[in-house]
Amino acid sequence: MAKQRLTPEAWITAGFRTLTNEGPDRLKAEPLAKSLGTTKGSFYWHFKDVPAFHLAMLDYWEQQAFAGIVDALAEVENPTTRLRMLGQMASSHVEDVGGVPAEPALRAWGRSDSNVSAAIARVDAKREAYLADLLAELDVTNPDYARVLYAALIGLEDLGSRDAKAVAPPFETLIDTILALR
Amino acid sequence: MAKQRLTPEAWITAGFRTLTNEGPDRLKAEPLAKSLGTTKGSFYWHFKDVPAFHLAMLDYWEQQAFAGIVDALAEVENPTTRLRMLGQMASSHVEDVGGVPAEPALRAWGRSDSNVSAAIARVDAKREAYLADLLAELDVTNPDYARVLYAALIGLEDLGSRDAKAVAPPFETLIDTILALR
DNA sequence: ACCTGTCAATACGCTAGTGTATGGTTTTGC
DNA sequence: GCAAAACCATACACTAGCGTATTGACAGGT
Repeated sequence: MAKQRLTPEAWITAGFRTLTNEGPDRLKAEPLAKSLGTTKGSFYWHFKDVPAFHLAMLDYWEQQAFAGIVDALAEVENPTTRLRMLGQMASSHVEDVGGVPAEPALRAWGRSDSNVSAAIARVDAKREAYLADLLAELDVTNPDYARVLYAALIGLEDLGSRDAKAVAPPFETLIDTILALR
Repeated sequence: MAKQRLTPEAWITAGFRTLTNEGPDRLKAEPLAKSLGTTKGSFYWHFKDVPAFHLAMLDYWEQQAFAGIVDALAEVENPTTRLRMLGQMASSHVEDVGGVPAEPALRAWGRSDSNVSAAIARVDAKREAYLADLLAELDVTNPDYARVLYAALIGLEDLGSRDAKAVAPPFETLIDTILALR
């Protein structure tokens, strides 16, 4: 927040902070400018208009959202540990943007903006497919499991962000249960 | 939408329609009036102001949200079928308000309104406790399962409302898996 | 038939935010 | 060191929505 010149990235991360702390209807030029200690003169220099800024946020997120998980897991050999780490990652906020867990708020935003919704759908499809592959390596081939595991992560994050509920332990329990089936 | 006098309920159900179709930032007096073919003169007759209207929506929802599930399941004797029916209910929208599946949109709204968030937290706690009891009847005592089952329902509904994905089958599979553990 | 209370329309002033235009500062390349 | 480019501040006209106040319509009870 020091008094210095801003980059598009600074606006975008401020956008994610605002999104998670105050919701999507505060994703406007003047409020954001205030939160950065500047004026909208800067905003309209870096972005054509407010919708363009929203698209920039989405681009930024969509790049990170999938790579974040996969890169972090790439070096782990054992597929079982890779699977277990997913729950840890969801709760430890590997994919934070601007120091804030962006994903639940972004999912909420998606319910009222079709561009956001489309970006989420793309990321969801990739992540679910990744999960299905991972499970297949472990001889769990029913695709319902990928879907329900992913859904559980989403739901746990939602529950956890309202109240300080734990995310990882129930997910661990679920994985144990599924793996025990084999 | 016929030209007749309105009740508070008519405004509230219109509110839920608007909430799920256009998001919480359209929950304002003038847009709602337009959607009902009237003017805000009516709105401000029935409600003190916009926040009061929001509270009325919440009251309405909170009454239905828990009773809806429990009442529908009360007459089912067998706890296993009761458990299985939960998945069906989530996808068949037992708890719709105004002909529209209100819950995912309301959860999204909760991220930017603390009153909404508090109402959701209350309902979640009751439903999770109900689920835990149900599982206990089936000798599943680890409370992680109630949490993760509930989270899966939330996540599945979220995934399903974006894309036309199925909610019930993956949930069924999950239940089978948990019950198979005993 | 009319009065009374209930509900709706309209007009008003106000605020928060938009996007543009124009001018003022810093940097940076040479 | 200085022109040019990059960046920020301010002022402007405009719009959407708020909440109030006043008036209008219309049904039911007597």
